[in-house]
Amino acid sequence: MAPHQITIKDIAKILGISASTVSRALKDHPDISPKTKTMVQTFAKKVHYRPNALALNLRRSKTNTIGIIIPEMVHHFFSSVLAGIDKIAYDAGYNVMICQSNENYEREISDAQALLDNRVDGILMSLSKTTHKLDHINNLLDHGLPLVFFDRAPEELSVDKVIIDDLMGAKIATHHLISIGCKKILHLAGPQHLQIGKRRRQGYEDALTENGMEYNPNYVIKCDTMDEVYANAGQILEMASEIDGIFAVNDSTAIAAMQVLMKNDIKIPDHISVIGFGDGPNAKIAYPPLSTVEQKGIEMGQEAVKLLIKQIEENEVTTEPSTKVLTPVLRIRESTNKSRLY
Amino acid sequence: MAPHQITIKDIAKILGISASTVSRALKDHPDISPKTKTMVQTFAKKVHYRPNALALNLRRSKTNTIGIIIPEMVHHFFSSVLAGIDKIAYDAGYNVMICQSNENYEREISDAQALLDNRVDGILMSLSKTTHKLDHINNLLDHGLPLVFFDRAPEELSVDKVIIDDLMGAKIATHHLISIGCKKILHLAGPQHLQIGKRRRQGYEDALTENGMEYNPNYVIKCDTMDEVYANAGQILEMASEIDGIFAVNDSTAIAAMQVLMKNDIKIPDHISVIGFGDGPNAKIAYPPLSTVEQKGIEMGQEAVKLLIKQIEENEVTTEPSTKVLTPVLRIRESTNKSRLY
DNA sequence: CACCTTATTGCAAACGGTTGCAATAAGGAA
DNA sequence: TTCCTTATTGCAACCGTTTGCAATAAGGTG
Repeated sequence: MAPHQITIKDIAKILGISASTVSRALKDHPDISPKTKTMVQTFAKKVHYRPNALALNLRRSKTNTIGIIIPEMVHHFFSSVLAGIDKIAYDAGYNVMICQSNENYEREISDAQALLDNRVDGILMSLSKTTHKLDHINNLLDHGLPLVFFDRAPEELSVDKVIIDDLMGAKIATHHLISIGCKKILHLAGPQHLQIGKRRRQGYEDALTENGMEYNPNYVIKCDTMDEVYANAGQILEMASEIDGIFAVNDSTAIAAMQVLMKNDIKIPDHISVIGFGDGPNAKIAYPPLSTVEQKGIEMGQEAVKLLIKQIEENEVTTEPSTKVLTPVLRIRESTNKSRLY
Repeated sequence: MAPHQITIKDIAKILGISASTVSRALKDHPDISPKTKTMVQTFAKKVHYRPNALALNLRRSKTNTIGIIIPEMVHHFFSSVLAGIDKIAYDAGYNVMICQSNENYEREISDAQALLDNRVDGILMSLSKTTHKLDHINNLLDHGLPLVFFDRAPEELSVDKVIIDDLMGAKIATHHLISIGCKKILHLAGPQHLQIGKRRRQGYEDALTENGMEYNPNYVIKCDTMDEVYANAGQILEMASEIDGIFAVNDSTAIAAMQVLMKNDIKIPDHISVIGFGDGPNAKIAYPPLSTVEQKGIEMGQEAVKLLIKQIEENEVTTEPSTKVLTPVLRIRESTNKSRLY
């Protein structure tokens, strides 16, 4: 098996000097004589000496590792966040240790413990959907561990967080539909007991009233997955004749709605304009390509890790926790572009 | 800052006994008297003692961590592989340390070194597209580090690997087109200097000849991105009248082709059936939903990590490196289903 | 020549845990 | 009472590196 990685002690023994001298020589300590230094350094290079990170970590109680707890990896938004984190972290000399909670509260707890046990220098996390208590978070905080939340952050805790402005995003989307002339807009909404569903519906309502249009609860259907669209196809088709725009709580829902409408010979965007809310590259693939509000996953990851690194390196200076709010951007494609498609 | 995690030494001091006794009591060593044991154990529980993983790792030179080097995270296939790895690894008590090479050779080298420095117990990796030398791989091997490749494996090295049978996948796809009656099938091919492009084209050719059909090089167009499809739209449309099937080297190419055809009033699958090769969930989103050959990313991750854990735990028993070949599966949707769409 | 600097090196402790072996004390047998 | 077991505990070394401090030797000064 492993031909035993060479250590400082090995070098010391071979060169007939002490380990401390080797250690100092390797890092150019002024106390060491030039002769010894070059001797040690050239020898170390020759045998490909590499310090044992485990020993270093233990000594300094500093691992140069950032722990990440993420609900899901097979998800365009979250994997984008990971990519954003990774880039900045790598450039700053940190490794990342990633745990996937699988939207499972118990798993999230054990992940947090594992990262704590491994003495990561800080943690980035996004809460799982099933997390209903925050004891494990408070535990991390009690240990003084730097911690930054992204996307799904606990409202009641005063910690650093990076989130997106769902309300603004929904307003932007709805405004866009209005600006191209839509008068009756249907909203396919998410569950109203979740922040995300609530805020996006509220943004829709705000945009209407801001434009002097009436908010009609009958134009809000709870429907946020492709399957749910198929299940509610009848209801949607019934309304199709009276509406001229649809704002869906996410892209897959919007795409499913387009599929249903098109199969029934309703043209998009000619008869009805459709806009989604960005959960990935699906929008570009869709037919017609879907206008949507794009969540900048990469940017979110970058901002979060920057905050974390600041916490880690600016030790003790307990500044007030900051909340960074990212505003999503409108991407106009053919599903709301009445002039360009044909 | 951190209120200093409690250690075995702390417990020993407080309880007035030696650290070794505490250590043994905590792990139910038979030498320790029942009284001492319960005293130590209950006290440890009370103060939430947790062993310092760093110290353990150093002592045992075993980190219970698996290193992963992956070209890209924002990619459905690779993130699926990660998810597969994570599940098995977690159940087996391993953490994962993930590095993203970003398809960059230099970065891949530095990632490999970082994982080596951190003494991970083994490495799972998929080569970056720009990797042209294998010194860093051989370096890992020289250190006796367990190593398993997935998807993109070096052909010339005798190591464990888990790969996909591209040739078989392409054959399956082409066979399917033939089985539903296609007589003239166009192949939108990948670059022929890459394994993946070569094998998929070969599978297409094999399927034709196996069915007594003539292989015509004019029916192979090098074209493997959406943009390339748009650029070659003219050529594709010219051929559209003589062909009745398209096999594309990947899903996005197939989807772009469908878009181009549909805009020119060519019906799918009525006039032309289209099948892709699985790079993700796009196929379901497409209109019409795209038939494709699905690569099982999760399964690949699981198989790879199983091989790796076997290597790690079955120390020294240097069995022959094994290559596991996964066969992708056919997913039939409406783009090749002449009866169901309308 | 004795004494003080200064340059260079090594010793030993520390990070937090594990473990072989010695040490102690208590109990039993003769 | 004396010796031998046996049960229980502690000492010390170790994993690989860093670092405060002491130690040594060489050189300079009076």
